[in-house]
Amino acid sequence: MSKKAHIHLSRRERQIMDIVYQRGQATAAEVAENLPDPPSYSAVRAMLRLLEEKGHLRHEQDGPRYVFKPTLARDRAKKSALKQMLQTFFDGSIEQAVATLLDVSRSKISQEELDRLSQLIEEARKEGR
Amino acid sequence: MSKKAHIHLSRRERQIMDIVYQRGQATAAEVAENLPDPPSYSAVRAMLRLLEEKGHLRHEQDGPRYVFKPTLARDRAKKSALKQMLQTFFDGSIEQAVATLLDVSRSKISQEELDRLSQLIEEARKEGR
DNA sequence: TTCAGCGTGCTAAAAAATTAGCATCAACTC
DNA sequence: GAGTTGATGCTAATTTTTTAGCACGCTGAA
Repeated sequence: MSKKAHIHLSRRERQIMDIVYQRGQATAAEVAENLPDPPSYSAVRAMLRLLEEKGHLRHEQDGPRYVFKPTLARDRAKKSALKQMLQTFFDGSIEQAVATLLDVSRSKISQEELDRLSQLIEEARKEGR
Repeated sequence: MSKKAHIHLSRRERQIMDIVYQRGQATAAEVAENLPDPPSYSAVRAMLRLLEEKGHLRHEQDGPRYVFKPTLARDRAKKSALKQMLQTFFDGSIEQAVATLLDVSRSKISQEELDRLSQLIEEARKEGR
């Protein structure tokens, strides 16, 4: 039931969730600032309220204002998102995914980072047998 | 301009695009079959027409019926999707992304696949310097 | 030929998302 | 204490999505 919960987001809802996930948490004003093609402030608040109703966000009082956080932990959300993407674009192949990942950020990746990647794979290998 | 084009999809639209991307191409009937909680056949066709109008899909005649294909090549679409995800969930860190990828499919991954992954990284390393 | 099956185009209606616009309240400044 | 600022709650209107329904054309079988 909670499985597909986050799939049914609308355009704006997703944009907002992205922002909240990216920052970990956000106030209405922060969301509004980061929203592409931003609507009115109250529009943003209305959507935050909706997202909360739907169970995607919860809020905490921080002094005068609300701070919104995702209900589903970032960790689980990203796993679920990755799985989805793996199916849609990579035929479930981790290899293809990693290849594209490397390709996309080819220039920005350092030797150290590559080292750590090798290590990750090495660990997976050990676990596997 | 075309950059964010595919971000503005609605729920159903995204579901449909996912199906089309996953299969490479699809007829209205195929889309309908694979759509979760499927609506009427004509609803599906209407949305396909819309997606085409918006420029996300194009169609070719295949005998009596239409076959729909993505406008934006799968390759570019997946890169763009990965980038987006990298930003939202992994703070732009390839390392984190790969770690999660390995985690998600831990059980399903073979030693051979790990070998090929190592190789990919090895190649990136060579290119890098 | 005639009819059923399967595809299309088009249109209209229902439902959901998106937005704007008050009204209100608390805190802070003068 | 009166006015300004920045936050909230609520409601209503607009726009977009999502859906269903009908009419038409082509093809193959009886």
